[in-house]
Amino acid sequence: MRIQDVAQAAGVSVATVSRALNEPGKVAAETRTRVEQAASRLGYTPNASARTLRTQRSKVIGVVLPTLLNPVFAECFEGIASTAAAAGYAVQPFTTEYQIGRESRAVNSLLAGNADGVILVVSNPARSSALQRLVEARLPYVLAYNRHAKHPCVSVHNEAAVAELIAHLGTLGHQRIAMVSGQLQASDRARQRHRGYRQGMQRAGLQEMPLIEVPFVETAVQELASLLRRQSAAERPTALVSSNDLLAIRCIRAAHLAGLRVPQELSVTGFDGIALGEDLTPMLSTIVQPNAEIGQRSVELLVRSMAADAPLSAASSITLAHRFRAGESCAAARRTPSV
Amino acid sequence: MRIQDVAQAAGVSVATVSRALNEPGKVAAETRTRVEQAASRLGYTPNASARTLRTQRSKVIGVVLPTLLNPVFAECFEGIASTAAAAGYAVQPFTTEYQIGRESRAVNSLLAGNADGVILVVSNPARSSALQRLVEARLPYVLAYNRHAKHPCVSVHNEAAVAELIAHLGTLGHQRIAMVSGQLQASDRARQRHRGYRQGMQRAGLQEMPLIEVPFVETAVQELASLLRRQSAAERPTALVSSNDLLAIRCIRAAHLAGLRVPQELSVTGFDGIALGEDLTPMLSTIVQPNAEIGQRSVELLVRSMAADAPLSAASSITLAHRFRAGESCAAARRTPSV
DNA sequence: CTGTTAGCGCATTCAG
DNA sequence: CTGAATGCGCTAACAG
Repeated sequence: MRIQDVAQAAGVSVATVSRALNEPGKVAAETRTRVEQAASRLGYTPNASARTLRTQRSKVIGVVLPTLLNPVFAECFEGIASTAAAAGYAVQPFTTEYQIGRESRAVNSLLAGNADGVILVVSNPARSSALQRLVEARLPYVLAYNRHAKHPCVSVHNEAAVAELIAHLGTLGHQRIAMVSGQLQASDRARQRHRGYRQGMQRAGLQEMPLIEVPFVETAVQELASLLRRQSAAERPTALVSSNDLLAIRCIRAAHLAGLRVPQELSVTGFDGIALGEDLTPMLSTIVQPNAEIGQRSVELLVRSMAADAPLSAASSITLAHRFRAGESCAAARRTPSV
Repeated sequence: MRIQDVAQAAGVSVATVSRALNEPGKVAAETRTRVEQAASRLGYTPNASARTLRTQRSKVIGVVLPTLLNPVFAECFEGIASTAAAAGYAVQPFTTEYQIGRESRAVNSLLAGNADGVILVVSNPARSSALQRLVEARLPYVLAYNRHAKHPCVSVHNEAAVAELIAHLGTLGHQRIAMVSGQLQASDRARQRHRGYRQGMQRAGLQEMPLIEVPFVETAVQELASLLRRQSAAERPTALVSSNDLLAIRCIRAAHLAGLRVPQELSVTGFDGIALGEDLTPMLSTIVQPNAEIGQRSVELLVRSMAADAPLSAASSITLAHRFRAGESCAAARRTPSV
């Protein structure tokens, strides 16, 4: 089913069909109707590749993100996909599983002319060679969740968010507050959030505790549980500040396995605000980021830049508001431990 | 960066470049090296649209599914994406949010020549007009999770799984077992699982309880909680069999809000086996389906059929094994209630 | 307002 | 083993 068939059926030229379908205003009403009817009767759908080849615009936005198994990114992706669809763009996702090599491969595919623009979540904007290639190719892009002075980013203020959270925990009487995180190396968010922890602890006049870095999610629960079991009540943290919600959920499980009640004996907080957290018992106490909106705003930025044919600069970066959801996994410290 | 530039740089014709890159065996070793070096030096990536237009194969697999916010589908999608990538295919997802209209729109986009094949999860295979159009267009496809005698499907045996579960609950002493489900109309899985419930209850000689149909996930928790609160201990179910894991999690929350302990006072089971369920407290008791494998097998089927250029029939359908994960949200009934 | 035509970048005959 | 030439389906000049 080609444009030619429609032209023949409607008794016009291919150019007229193309115009009738793409710029209806430029065609006589009667002709247009004839074309439209012929097209719909034949079930004609314009060939995307031919159109892309001709116009040099694919109407596709590439998306590079760590994984869709983490609801944070799934939520963001839905925001991207629906906003993109509304603007007439399809979306093509690539997951990196936090591996640098896969970032590059994804960008390669996207550079094959498949995408008009790219939204990406990378491990380290400062060092991503994939990002570098994107810049060199002058393909419009926006970073989501990442935060970097030289790139257009849509994110929240991670440091501030965690620092505020620490202050809040302080007012709840917590003094032994430990941070739990995935590999710092794999994520600039994790590093920023950890900086927020240090900052918050310092400001609250509390002594920093060693970072609990959990390398693999698969073994996280066991590791955390045995750590909690090993520690005496006096040395154990009274609050665990987790770098993300999925990890916070595992902290809660670990506490349970170690015989600690949450939040009575151990407070646990998350970061991300995944929807599921609200349906858990205890409801997750967490810093909520507007995940769908991060996706939406990224697309808006990208679409605007593609329309204006002007590259985005770091000046376009957007910092969205975060908020703390009290939840139920976090409570006042039971007694003031000696320092 | 076109093939022409590479040809010039390597001092050969475009045809030779094309061959050197796509059919290395058909080119002299020395020539090939020269081409490869020129290509990599210039950072050449073949234009996907041009190639697609020429070969009539996009190397893209379309994926139509309800939502990526439900980890079931996210897990399946990851299975699809990684298997597809290994076979040299990219993947293009469309979410329908369980709306028929969006199924059609997705298929339309895919029919625009963008996809060599499609994997889809539809509401109702028997009535999906989108599916119908796919068949008419002779575009290879596989249904995932759906189950229908006339289409190639990759799924588990939903009826049997729930029936077995009911039998198990029976041996645990449960008699008042109710099923909780999303809208039956929106999903054939839900209907099949409900049939399994009826079958299981009948076989166990238990009296069926009215289906608790929860139309909107947003209000599910409140609805379920008030239902549980309204019922006396004698009329309340002792076990809630949920049609999917996300709903089971909400049932647990609702029980908590209604002051019922899970599993002591109310057993709750799910269906899907999302990874997260294992990290919850109580760990979700659920029927595990191999979500990633459902995706993987769907791709394998599709790829094989595309290679053979032979359409898939219902005879290719695959039923994968499910299993029950005991978890912690399900326990023996406390006392035998009078019937 | 409509038709003719060129060419987007590539893979693939067909010659040599 | 390599090169020249064709056309995939479409849109955008340009002409009428």
